[in-house]
Amino acid sequence: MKKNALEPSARMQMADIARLSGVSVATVSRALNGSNLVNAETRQRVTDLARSLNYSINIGAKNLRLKQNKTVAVVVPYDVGARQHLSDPFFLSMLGSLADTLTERGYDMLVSRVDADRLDLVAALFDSGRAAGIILIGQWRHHDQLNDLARRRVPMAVWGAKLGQQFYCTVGSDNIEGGRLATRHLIAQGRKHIAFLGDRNLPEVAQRLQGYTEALQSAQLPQEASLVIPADFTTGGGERAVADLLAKGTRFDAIFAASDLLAMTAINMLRRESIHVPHDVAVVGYDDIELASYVHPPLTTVRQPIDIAGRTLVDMFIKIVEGENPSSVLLPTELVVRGTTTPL
Amino acid sequence: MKKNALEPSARMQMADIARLSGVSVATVSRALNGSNLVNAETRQRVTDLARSLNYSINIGAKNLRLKQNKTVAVVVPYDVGARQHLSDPFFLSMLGSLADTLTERGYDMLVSRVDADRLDLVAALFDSGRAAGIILIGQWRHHDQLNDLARRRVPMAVWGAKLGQQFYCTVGSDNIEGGRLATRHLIAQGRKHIAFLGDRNLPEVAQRLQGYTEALQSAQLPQEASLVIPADFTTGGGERAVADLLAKGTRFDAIFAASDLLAMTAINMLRRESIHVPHDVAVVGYDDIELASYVHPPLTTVRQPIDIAGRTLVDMFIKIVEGENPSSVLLPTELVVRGTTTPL
DNA sequence: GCGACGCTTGCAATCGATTGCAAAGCGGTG
DNA sequence: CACCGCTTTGCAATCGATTGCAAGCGTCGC
Repeated sequence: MKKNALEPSARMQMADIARLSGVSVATVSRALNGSNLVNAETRQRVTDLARSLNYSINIGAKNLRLKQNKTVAVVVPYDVGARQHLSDPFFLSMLGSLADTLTERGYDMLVSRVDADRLDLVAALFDSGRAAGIILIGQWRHHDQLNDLARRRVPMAVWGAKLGQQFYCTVGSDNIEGGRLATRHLIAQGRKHIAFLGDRNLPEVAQRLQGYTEALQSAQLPQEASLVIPADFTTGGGERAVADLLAKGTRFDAIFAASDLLAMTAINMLRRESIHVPHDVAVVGYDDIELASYVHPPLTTVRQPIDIAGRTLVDMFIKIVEGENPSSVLLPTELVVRGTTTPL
Repeated sequence: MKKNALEPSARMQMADIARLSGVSVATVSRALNGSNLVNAETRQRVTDLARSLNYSINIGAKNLRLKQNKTVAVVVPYDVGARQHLSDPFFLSMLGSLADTLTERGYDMLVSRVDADRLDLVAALFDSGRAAGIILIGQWRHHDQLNDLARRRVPMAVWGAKLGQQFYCTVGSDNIEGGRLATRHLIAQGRKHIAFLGDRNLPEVAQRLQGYTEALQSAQLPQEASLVIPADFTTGGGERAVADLLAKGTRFDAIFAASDLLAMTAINMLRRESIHVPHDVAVVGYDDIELASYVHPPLTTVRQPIDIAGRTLVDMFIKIVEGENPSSVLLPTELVVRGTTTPL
């Protein structure tokens, strides 16, 4: 059991710079941090040497000493026991947007996937000092767990729906209004039997459904229970939902899907059944992912401004870490009319 | 300048657990690490206490002491001065795949965006001890900088093309073969004027172009220079490229695009010009992103197995960190024929 | 000539963990 | 009763940085 010899890992450290420039580590530290407690000439010499040796100060040690941390854990929960891969373009774009903004603000981004049923685990990211706090993408059905985290004073910003009795801060689009917009649009085009596809256990989807219901009511249209179809966000969710719908035999002339991915897969299934979109069935999605405008027909959808969302989440998070107490943000929502809806 | 009072940050630490359970920190440390140098009953008491207090050991301090690190920096370079957002679905899916695999392997994933022209900066992620090494998505046109990094012994696995004189390890699809497959398929369908869309400055694209050229040659077809159109991976790249192509007036009856995103946006432009796909112009993409099969017509494309790619990159990376010297991996490539190609 | 003062610098404690080594406690033995 | 061996525990050094405090040195005024 000889000592593992392969640790050449000649990582420079402050002591090396100190020795090579003939000063103490204290001076090197001060020089590199631009303190004016060191002679300008010395400072220059030290920084030059450090740069030329590709020296980069050890963040771990620095953080330990300063008890600070410029890392944010971005958590994307995955649902159900069967591991679901991270694939919804909307979440991925959100990740991209967060990455860009965090980088701009000087934070590192730690991406972590956590079982949605063990959200308490995300607290460990904070408790262990790995991250200064957490940005969570999607509250799923775990409102209570999130409240627990908030009560444990874990700095946290969440993408999702604004709910009652909420001790954590959210950023989200105005889902109710979004649902109303989409449904009103379909009604205005003369559609009378509008199906809703989505998992109403998720707060955001529930709110979209509420908007849908309200729009039907104000148009004095009946809400048919058989037209509300459960559909999850996983691949193939849209196909299954449309198959269910067709199997039921209920008449429908429009679909409002709770996400673009759902809408696209639904359209795919409709096409396979030779049902024409938008003529026979109009479709509205939700999210406005980048590809929505590239598919054919281009997808009519409710836009969630992902770039603004990322920026808002990060700014909110930073405020929270700095001890402020921002309130939840509802982003404006907007209907983007493209090719999958047309007057009847 | 009073001391900032708002640091309630009552983060538990080992000393607290020690005090509360009446032992020394040394014993707590051993207990939590399951050492059998502590009495089983003591160990149980300590672990129970720690758990009940939500104590989570400080990773920073542990890493410092043990000089270890279970964090991998995943770097997605962004190109050009004008900040380009992280949006290509292929890169994002790769990120998702890496996240899943790294989590499985017990690593944390730090996502970092870096100016593609300052790739030397990624070394800082390693030098500063922030990460045990680097997984880079896309080598862009910076083969030499990557070689420099490798020579500086920065543990690194790269998604990209396998090139000559390469001191770093890559995982990538067989781009030349992919290019051949796509082009041969188009030729087999009777297409004679096949345009190529892509940025040949990128090694991967250059190899796909090489495959394209080879396929044309073996079919004894001329390669027309005016059919090779530069197109970047940014949004709108496909539109611009097709516009260029049409402006030139060169006849073409097929397009081989270096990415699915490029193919989709190209198709979009063709449609706007009332050019029918696949009848007038057949299109083949590259990547096989998830949405490729949901668009209409579903996209014929060359599949890069993203899930395997992520797994392979991570496994390669781990080997490198552990001192092994794996060789680059070429993943098999496969043509997926769907609706955008049809015999002439 | 001596103390004061300013400018630089270094010593040493500290952050929160790990671990080699010494020592305490205890039962058994000669 | 002294000694031994085994189990269990604690002391203290260590990882790589930061920073309060004090000391060294040169200059200046009285």
